[in-house]
Amino acid sequence: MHNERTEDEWLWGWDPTPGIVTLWAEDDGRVTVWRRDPRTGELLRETERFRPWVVLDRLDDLLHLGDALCCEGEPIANARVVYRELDGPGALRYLVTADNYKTLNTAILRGATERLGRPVATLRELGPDAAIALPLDEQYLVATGRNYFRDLTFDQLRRLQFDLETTGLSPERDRIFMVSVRDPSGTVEILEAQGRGDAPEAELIRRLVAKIREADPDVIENHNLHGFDLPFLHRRARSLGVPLALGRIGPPGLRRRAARRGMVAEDDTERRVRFVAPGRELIDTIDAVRRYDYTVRALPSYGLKAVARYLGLAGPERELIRGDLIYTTYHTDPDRVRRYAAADVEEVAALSRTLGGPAFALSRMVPRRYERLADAGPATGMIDPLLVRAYLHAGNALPAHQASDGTPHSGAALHLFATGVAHRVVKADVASLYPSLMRTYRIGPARDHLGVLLALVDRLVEQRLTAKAAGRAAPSGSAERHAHEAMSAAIKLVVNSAYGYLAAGGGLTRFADVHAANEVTRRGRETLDFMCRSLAERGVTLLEADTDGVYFAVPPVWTEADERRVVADVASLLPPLVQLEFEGRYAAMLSHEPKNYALLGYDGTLLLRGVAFRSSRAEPYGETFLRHALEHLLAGDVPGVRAVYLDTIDALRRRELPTIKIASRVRLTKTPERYRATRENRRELPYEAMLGSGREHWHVGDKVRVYRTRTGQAAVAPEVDEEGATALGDPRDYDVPHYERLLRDNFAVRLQRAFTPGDYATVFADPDQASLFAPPLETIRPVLTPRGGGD
DNA sequence: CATAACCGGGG
DNA sequence: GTGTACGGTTATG
Repeated sequence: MHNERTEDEWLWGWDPTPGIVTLWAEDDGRVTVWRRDPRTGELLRETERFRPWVVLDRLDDLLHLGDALCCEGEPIANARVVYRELDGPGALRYLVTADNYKTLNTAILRGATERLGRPVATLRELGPDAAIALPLDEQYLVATGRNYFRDLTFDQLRRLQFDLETTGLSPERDRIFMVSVRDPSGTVEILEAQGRGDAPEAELIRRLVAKIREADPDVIENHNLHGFDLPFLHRRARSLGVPLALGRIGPPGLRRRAARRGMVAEDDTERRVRFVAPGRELIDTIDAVRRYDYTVRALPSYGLKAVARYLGLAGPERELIRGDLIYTTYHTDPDRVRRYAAADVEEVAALSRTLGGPAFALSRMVPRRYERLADAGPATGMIDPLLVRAYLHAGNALPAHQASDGTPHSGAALHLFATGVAHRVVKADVASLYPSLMRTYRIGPARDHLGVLLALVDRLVEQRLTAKAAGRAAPSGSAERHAHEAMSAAIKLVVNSAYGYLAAGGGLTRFADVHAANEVTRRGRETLDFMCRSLAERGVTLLEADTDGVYFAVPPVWTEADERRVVADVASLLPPLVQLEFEGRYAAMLSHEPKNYALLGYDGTLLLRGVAFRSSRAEPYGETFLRHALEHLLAGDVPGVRAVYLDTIDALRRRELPTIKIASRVRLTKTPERYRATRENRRELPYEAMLGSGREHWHVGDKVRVYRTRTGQAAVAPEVDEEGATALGDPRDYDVPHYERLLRDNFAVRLQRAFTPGDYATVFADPDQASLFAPPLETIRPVLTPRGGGD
């Protein structure tokens, strides 16, 4: 039906123009393209022309144009709008073009207004099944088959990072007093307001703008750029009357685009927007962090400092200042704030280079701007544009969205086979299960009669294997390896969302097909069940199976080679494209509930999964207890578990634990006024703690640590600095019996499944009431309890 | 007490 | 002239 070259063009586009780093398209079809020469790095600015286009489900709305409308191939001299009827059964079958998008838009809206007998002001009002109207830059990329970054490496981009230091979080109340800027060569400069008030702040913004224009970057980056720095800067510049000329063309001032993850637009509360600077790409590293954690699920927080530390990007001397203390610190120790601000932009640059690869790689495939691909979701953000381009390139009509026929969507399988403690645990899982099933059983959307989605998935998986192999062959740490790994990660993202694209409910995606999606999950459940049966037949003890992976325990005499062999045996029984892999092995596991377990690695590392074992609100002393108790439990040391429990109670009773360790972290969501209004009806611990500690003022969103005092009142725990010292001394007046109960009822219970009821009572018996008849701790063995059926 | 709505971050 | 999911928390009936 289609050949290899066609499929290549579906995936990569067809115009080889190298080095596009950004572009800006106007209504009249003029496009400014900025390219970097892949050899010299030199920046070229070119002006191109294209015909803006729309795909419609009918020509009716354009018939009023008379002679000014004509069919492609039979040109009429003064035709302003040209149409072409596309092949195939799709409902969206008229590709209409004009010299100017405004001409096209106005003509369609006029016709639609007449036809419907009501004013139609935007194409969007016609609904997604009457018109496909993309942003102009995407129209250009789809029409030309061009893509960003061909033949360019990530390091050839000119990237600049800037970070604002402000007196607070509110652009209405607060000001910018410092900006750190890292230019594309890596030099960091700290700009500061020379004094207080409007004039110095305005001058600071002017210097920032001048600095950016002089450095002339292709890309501007920061962490939470779109959520904080740009909106703050925009607001301050506007109220100070400073022109914000950050773009490369057009009048000063930032433009806006709609974006799901954007900020709330000023004029209305519904839509969300992000800023755009023509001629530059505005990249927020928080998007890359989210995308990374979406698969990895290991980040403690999405904050810059936490992520930089986690990824090993933070220097050993990294200056840290609590957010609310930055401005006050600036008065007493300005150099410290300068070091802090400099470290921020350095970390952003490193973070972007580490996690920004996938968006860069995607830009070479998907016909959208780099900055849009950085925050786009994979289904509607990447797969849909690829499908639209492929259909139009093939001259084929696109289907309308299909309303649900009421078929419910069925999900994955989840089995819990046993709870309690198991030893010698192995995890085996299928790499990219759903895409593999789609490929094996040729499951694609019914209305995709060109077979584009499956062809894309096939090509992407092949590309990924190539990229992975090339990455392994390249020297560790090299730019080449980095590029291949980024490509592999980007492809994984798209491939894994192919199923999500099928399953998207509510008519979100053009080719969504719940029947096909259900066939994928049915095959998935079948595959998982088959894997479990086959493993059990080979003598392992099944523990938990979820969607595409199985945890199981092996007999004591087995070696790692035996473990790998049993996985390979079962893998050989599966279809060739469905690849079961040996994912890891662990010394022990506590299986608590579905998706809730603790794993002890052979190297001693403890891995906790699920809400039962990690919660941001949990009191630190309880978390610490749980970790230590689990380490002893999984190492087979039951007396050690008891000792940790007794030590914790002892530390509580002796008040050796700092107050901060027993306090729980809460976020204040009501203003002082709002809380006082409802206080008589319902008392809430966090606010009572604030008032009780004499803190009458706070902002919504403030986070504090609160605890219960020995008199039963609520109090705010004193904040500690980085060294753990409190400024005013630590009262340690917490309610010991209360926190003993909490330890037993909230934390110790998470080890309940590890013991028989009698043994559990012994291990966590009250130290004051130890029974003479209890069995000695040394004889207690953790248990593993099978769960019949497994659901 | 259940379900819906909201948040994640930035100074 | 858009559109992740997910897991956790808080508001609301």
